[in-house]
Amino acid sequence: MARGGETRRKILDIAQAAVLSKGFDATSIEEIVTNAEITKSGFFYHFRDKNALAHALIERHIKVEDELFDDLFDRARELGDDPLQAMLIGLKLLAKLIEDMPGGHPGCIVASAAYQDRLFDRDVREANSRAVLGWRRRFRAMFDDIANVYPMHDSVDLDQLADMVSGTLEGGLIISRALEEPSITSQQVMLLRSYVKLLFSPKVQ
Amino acid sequence: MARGGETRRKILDIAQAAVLSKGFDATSIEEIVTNAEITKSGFFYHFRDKNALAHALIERHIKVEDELFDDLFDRARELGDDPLQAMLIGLKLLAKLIEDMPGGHPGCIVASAAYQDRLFDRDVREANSRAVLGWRRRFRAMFDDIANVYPMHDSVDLDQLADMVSGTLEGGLIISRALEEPSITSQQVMLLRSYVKLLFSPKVQ
DNA sequence: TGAAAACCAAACCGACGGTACAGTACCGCA
DNA sequence: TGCGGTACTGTACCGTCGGTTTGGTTTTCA
Repeated sequence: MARGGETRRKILDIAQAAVLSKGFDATSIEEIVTNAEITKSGFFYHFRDKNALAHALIERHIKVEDELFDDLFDRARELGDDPLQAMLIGLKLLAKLIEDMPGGHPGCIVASAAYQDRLFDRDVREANSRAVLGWRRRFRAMFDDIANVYPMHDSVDLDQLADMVSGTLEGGLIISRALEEPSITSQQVMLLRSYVKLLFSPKVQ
Repeated sequence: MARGGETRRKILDIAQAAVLSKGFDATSIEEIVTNAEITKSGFFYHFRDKNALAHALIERHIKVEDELFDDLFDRARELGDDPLQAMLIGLKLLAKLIEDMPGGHPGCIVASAAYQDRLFDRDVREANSRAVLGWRRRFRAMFDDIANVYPMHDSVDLDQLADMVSGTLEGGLIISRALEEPSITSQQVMLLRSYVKLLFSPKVQ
């Protein structure tokens, strides 16, 4: 029928939306196949079992988000000719991106998995962990560049600071979901930006 | 048999631990009653259905955490004779408290619910929202006191700043769970403390 | 044309939430 | 002393649903 993993992608799209709104366990295969207009057998042709789906979901999420961050901070680096400016512009772009999402940011699969991880096998948890470490490496490198140019006004560990970017996003998403106020996540990103500014900016204004 | 809601508390204790480690949906009633050494009938005597359990879980979580925060920031206010000092001390005490928890902080039911909320009825979601708003009010009041004494070095909304406290906690817990590194949450709280310091402190050191 | 890829149909089975109901042990109170 | 409410136990049962399997069918492409 369909060529080139088209059905597979459809399954992942539908599954992702469902998982983010209800949790992994509450998302049934039956529901996914109905929405994808295939049969249960079709699903199990593409995924060995439900764990394989979770794995694919996280793996794809990492890839998409990585590309998004690549693009976003590349643009930021072009706009600002200085590592600190680039970071500040990048965070602003990120906040704007989140803010402009219709219906708010859909949420993060990694967070979703973090609170349901006993459901998953080691592969899935390991993929989840890899995602977070990837973000740490990314932002750590950027903060290293900044710290090479600007002295810090408070002595903080740069790995921890890098984790704060992911943490602020994840935390913002939770508060945002709990209150059903989509704008909160981007506001929190802007607060993080304010911290980075105060931490590295040479002159306090 | 047991008087004074002893069994009820036992059910809640066991359910809480299970929900935090596996998610609500993956926690079966059968499992709870086995660990609590009661029968299924006993469970349904105390809770109309599983949703009632979720509700009670969140309600209790709010109460316990509120008392904990009350105690912690009361102590902080005694130790520092200034709203800013009190906040900084309070955050340090909080970080220490989290750090000293054996096996790391167990996690937050509110976050757990946030990513599985379609499972729950309106009551549960409303209780969850109330919890987050309660935290906002609490920290907002503290930041108001600070801002009345010290000018801010960056103009930020105090409600958003208050949300950042909860957000940093929740985000830290997620990163911490994903990486299985219990120390991360308290580190993130200390970073938030650093931000508060830079934001309000009269002299940058 | 034939094999591999992509999918359909149907059935299985165990788990889980929830119900119903009869019975029991304890406790305070009148 | 006994009455009634509280706090359960025990058992039996039901409907649903979800993951998984087996076996067969169509489609695609080399």
